[in-house]
Amino acid sequence: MLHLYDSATQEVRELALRQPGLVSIYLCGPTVYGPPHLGHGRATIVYDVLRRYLEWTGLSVRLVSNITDIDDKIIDRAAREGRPWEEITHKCENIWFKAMETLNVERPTDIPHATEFVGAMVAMIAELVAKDAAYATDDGVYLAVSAVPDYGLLAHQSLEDMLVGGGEREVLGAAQKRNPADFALWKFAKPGEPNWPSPWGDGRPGWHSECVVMSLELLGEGFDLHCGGQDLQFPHHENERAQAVALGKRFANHWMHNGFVVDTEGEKMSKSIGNVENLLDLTDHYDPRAYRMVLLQTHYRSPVRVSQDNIDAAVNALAGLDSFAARTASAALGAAPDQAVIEQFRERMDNDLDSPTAMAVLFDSVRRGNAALDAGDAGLAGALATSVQEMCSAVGLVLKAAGDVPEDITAKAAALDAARAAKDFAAADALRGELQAGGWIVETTKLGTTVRR
RNA sequence: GGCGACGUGGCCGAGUGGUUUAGGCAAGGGCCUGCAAAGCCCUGUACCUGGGUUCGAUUCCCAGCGUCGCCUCCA
Repeated sequence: MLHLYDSATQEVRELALRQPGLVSIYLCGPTVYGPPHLGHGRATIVYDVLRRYLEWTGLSVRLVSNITDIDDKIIDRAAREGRPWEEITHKCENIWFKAMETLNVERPTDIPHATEFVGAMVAMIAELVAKDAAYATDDGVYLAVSAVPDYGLLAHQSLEDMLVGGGEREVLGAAQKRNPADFALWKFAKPGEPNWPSPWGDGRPGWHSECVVMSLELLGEGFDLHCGGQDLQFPHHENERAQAVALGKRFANHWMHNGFVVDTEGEKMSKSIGNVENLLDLTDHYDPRAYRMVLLQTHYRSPVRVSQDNIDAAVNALAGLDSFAARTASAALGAAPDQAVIEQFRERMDNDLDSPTAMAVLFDSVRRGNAALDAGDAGLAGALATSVQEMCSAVGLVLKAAGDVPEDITAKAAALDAARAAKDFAAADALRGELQAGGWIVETTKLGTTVRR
């Protein structure tokens, strides 16, 4: 069974399941107000790998991932561009899922939108107010962190220590808050802003409230795993949890956070810095699998540098895998996987999703498989080829085997073989040049020429 | 000021108290090939600095230097 680092306890421990055979996961999704950046890509790929791996081991996964479609940033952009806010959120959401598809990230099983749960959020806030865990001010309704005895569990800092630091940042709504750490559950609308009714005044929900409501509604109390980027650990996740605790409800049983994408100087890449290369650019210019490969070769909790060198290395590594898939396509048919390989792979993945060493198993199997093929050991080659396919499917990598080749191309390959047989090497080279110019990868073996994209 | 992460061979990036190695990419040599490509084999003696623990540390401890993240709404 999978063992995962738990950000709350700061140790690797078994991912315990509330219900045998079914994993319940909540993943904080995007706020749809702009194009997805590399950090979004990392998070979604990391959790896609997690999800696929769990499913590959035979578990059912319910993965709930929200869309934040109402938020200050959305309102700001709408105002700035003089457009309806819904137009922005719809457009951005479409772009988001298109990017996810390109990255081969499976759709979550549930995709709740914040705006669909406003009523439930108001009800939850009312409950908190009734318990005196929340209170209204001039600009909204706030949660009193004093109502949460272990506030700071995820931040690993006491309330007092937190208040000492971070001097440069503005404390929102400070004037009327009971405690500077109290955060907004509900924000009153200014004229012209989108709003929903509430007993305290028309407005919109605070960011931290959506995820508690949606996770508890869809997954129920004590769900298995809550995930997101490291930057959500505090305050977002802390504050989600605070609301659940204040309500007297059990929240996530295990917390998982992925590391950042850093730029070439080693600094965090995010929207707020402005040095972003967006995700769409990356998938436009390179094989989208390359980003997944870069991430698989890095541990999910380590920072990852996305650079030209890195992407190039991944592209080249993938070429080797594709080549193996192509040359073993027939040998793999019906062959059973090598159990020792699969077990080793699982052992490594089960150890806090140690994909870098799991990839080492993959690459080693490819090398051994190629060697077996060279040695004419079709049995071993087939078993390893199947193993490689298994491992790839577990992490969402799709290898390109031969695929469909148009007739005229096949004819040229045949002509190439004929020319070689006739020792007309000038003609053979010319044919090979033509094929390569058309973007085909040409491999000439003793058994004949194969072409693939 | 507090909390946390990290410094590994040309690059990326795992891991470990000690006999033989992560892995990927790149490089060099070889095999194969008509020549290539693909593939296979071989090669590089890495672990920030200074102490300490130890028979022995890249791995443990301490200090220092350096980098990075979080400390109220960024995946």
